[in-house]
Order: sequence, then C-alpha cells, then structure tokens
Amino acid sequence: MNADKIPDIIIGRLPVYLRALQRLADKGVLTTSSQELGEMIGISAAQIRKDISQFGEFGKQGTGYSIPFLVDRLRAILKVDRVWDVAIVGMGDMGHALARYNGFTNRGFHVLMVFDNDPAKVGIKVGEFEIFSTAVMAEKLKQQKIKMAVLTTPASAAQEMADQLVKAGVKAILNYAPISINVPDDVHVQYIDPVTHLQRMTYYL
Amino acid sequence: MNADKIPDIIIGRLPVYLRALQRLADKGVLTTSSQELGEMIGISAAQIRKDISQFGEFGKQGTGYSIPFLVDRLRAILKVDRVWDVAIVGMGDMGHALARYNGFTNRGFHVLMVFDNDPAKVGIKVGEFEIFSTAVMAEKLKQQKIKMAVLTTPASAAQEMADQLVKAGVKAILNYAPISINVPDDVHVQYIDPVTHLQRMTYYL
DNA sequence: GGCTGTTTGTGTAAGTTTGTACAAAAAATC
DNA sequence: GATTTTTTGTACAAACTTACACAAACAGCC
Repeated sequence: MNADKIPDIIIGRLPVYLRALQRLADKGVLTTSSQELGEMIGISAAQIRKDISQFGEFGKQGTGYSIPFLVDRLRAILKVDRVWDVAIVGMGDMGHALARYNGFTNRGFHVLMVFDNDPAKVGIKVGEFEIFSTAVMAEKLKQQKIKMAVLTTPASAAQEMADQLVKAGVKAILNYAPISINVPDDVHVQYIDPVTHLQRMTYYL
Repeated sequence: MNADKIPDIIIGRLPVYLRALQRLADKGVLTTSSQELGEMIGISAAQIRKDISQFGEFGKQGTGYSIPFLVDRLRAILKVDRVWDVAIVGMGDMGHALARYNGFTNRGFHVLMVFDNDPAKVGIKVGEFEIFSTAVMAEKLKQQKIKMAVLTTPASAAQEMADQLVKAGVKAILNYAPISINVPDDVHVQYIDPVTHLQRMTYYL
C-alpha cells in the first residue's frame, strides 16, 4: 500500500470500477479480470491494474480479482463502507427527483433532510421529507453533523446557499446549479450541469 | 488557429468558460481578463489563456477579452451557435425534471421528444410533451434527424435503449443511468451519476 | 509623448498520466 | 508432473498537461 498521495484522477475512476463490480456481484459473479472489467467500462486493462495496485495487491495471477473482496476494499478506500447523511438544498423539480431517488441506498448515502428558501414550500411534504426553511439550515446541519450536500437551487441562489453550507461545516457539495461556486480549499465540489455535458459533445458532432 | 487536434480536456473546459462569460454578459459586463475569469471559476489564468489561444488570438494585451466577441467564438467552436434537438428516454422522476427544465434554452439545446417503454405512460402529457413509446423511437429519431439523447432509464434498461439510440443514428448520449454503456467509437457518452460524484468526494473527508 | 501598469500569447521546463512489455505466479491441461 | 495458458504487478518509455516566466502590445495618466 502506497498511500503517499493518490492522484485525484485515479480516485475519480474508483467509483466507476466499484459500480461495475457491484453489478457483477449482484449477478452472482465471484471473480473477474482487469481485461473483463475494462471491456465493461471502456478503460484499458493495464490502467485498471495500475490504479488498483496503488492500494495493495488485491489480485491473483492466473485468476484475477475476487469480486466480493475487491468491492470491500474499494468501499473502504472510498469511505463508503459506512453511510453518509446528505442534505438537499433547493426543492424544485430536480430536488424533488433526487429526494425521491432510491439509488443512494446501498451505495453509501442517505438523504436526511431537504431545504428550500421559498416560504410557500416550507412545511410541505416531499415523500418522507418535510421541507425545512433555509433559515434553520445551518443549525440543523450542525446538529446532525452533516458533511455533504446536494445543491439544486437556481444559479442565482447557489453561491449564497454554498456560503451557508460552508459555514455550517459541510465539506463536500454536489452542485446541480449551472454556475461555478467559490468555496474554501478544504471544501470539495463536483459539478453536474447537463448543458455543459452536452456542449462538451457537440464539438465532435 | 491551430485546429490540428485539440485535446478533449480543453474542450471540456470551454463550456465552463462559456457559462461564466455568458453570466458576465447578462450582467452587462463588456470585457474581462484571464485573471478575473480564472478567479470566478477556479482555474489558473495561464491555463485559460493557453486554452483560448488554441483557437486564435481573441484577446488584446492590456485590455483582456471582449466578452460578446469571446462568447461568439466559443459558441461557434463548440457548435452551440445553433440549436440541437434532443430526445429524452425514460420518463421517471429524472426524465420529468429534465423535460420541464428551462435551462436548455439559449444554451444551444431544445428538447423535442420524450420516450418511455412503459405502455401505461405512453400517451400521457408531460408539460408540452406527449410521451411516445420506445417502439416508435428509432423511426421518430430518424425522421427528425436527432443526433443527441438524454438517457434517464433505470440501469437495467440503459444498454438496450442505448443500442436503439445508436441504431437510430444518435451520436451523443448523456447518460443519467448508473451504469457504463457500450457504444461504437463514433458515439460520444457523458455520464451523470450523483452517487459516483459523491463517492469521488468521500475519499477526502 | 514618455512613463507606468496591465494583460495577452507562447517557449520552455516540470510534472503527471498512460501505454508497452514482461517476469512471476497461479491455474488448467495433458 | 511437465507444459501451456491466463493474469497480475510493475519498470520503463512515451505522451500529455500544467506551471512558469517574459517579451510584446496596449491603455491610462501626467
């Protein structure tokens, strides 16, 4: 195990490996090879081997990798061998869709609370959740020690909500708002904007 | 203009530049510098200059970049100086949210049709759209010459739907299903899976 | 008009990432 | 049990990406 400093680009591929491996596990497959995994996800076998070997010698020559074992290791490395509570901020269509999404379960996450700054929405039920006011957000996030949030507000509110999240101790933000946000260096942000993703492909059409 | 072969990693940053520039333009700002833009989006000024200079000399020493001009150039480079028709496949919560999203307008895209393979959903109206059966999908996509699609089905249906999209001539797929899909080399895929994005951040918490 | 400050575009160096190839280990086959 | 096949982990080379630094161009000001 060479825990020195793993490049972020490798960390970014591990969830993709994990997703494919869990899919194989669900089908009852017990072992796989870097070759087979690579064909599933479109990454070269050598790269997969090199990425995984950063964390230890998890495979066996001639056989490949034990799927249950490798899944366990990857979950531990990514720290999703536990459940992280997540808050959703912004209860528009996207916030609703995510609040009702059942794909977080078993992959390390649990939506615990949802917020909106519109007084007309506060108190309304969305599935199992009652929408809370963003006025009480910092308090509730601190109380529950929530470290991760999903931002699904319009662009106009995103920076202000991000600031409040940071103040409340949130260290990871998944930003669905179509705008870049500024946060301190110790806060991580991932961006999901369907338009930028589409624009990245039109260049090649 | 050195159109030889622009690295994909640069193409991927251009939509982020464009998004920030259009935001400045909407505020009425007429010029900006690589420095200012870099601070907005968290990318070094040198990198922004080098990226942009791949396509021509769009800036002016001492002044910076004309925002309207640079926006025009980036839109042309990314081919979003026109409107691309897009189909959405899978009318669950996420499909609904995207069908109702008004953020595509003015950024180069227009949702033209939506599909679902559930007979109980076919014919129902979602906003302005009538849900069509996936049985008629290939036919309708070809008829309208649609080249881009958003895939919002469960993982179990994603590969089959992707195959149908490819057969119908679609060349770019934005995949919200939590699974890697296999497509021919000339078809582009971008992935949006909130869980893999979250898992990429938990490593650092 | 000359001086000062700003900002671009780019050459070069440094750093990072990927690809290639192969020894070593394990399993399968005969 | 010897040979062949499969597959890992990694050394080394190649390719790619980013950072640094600065000349040249332009604007603003006195």
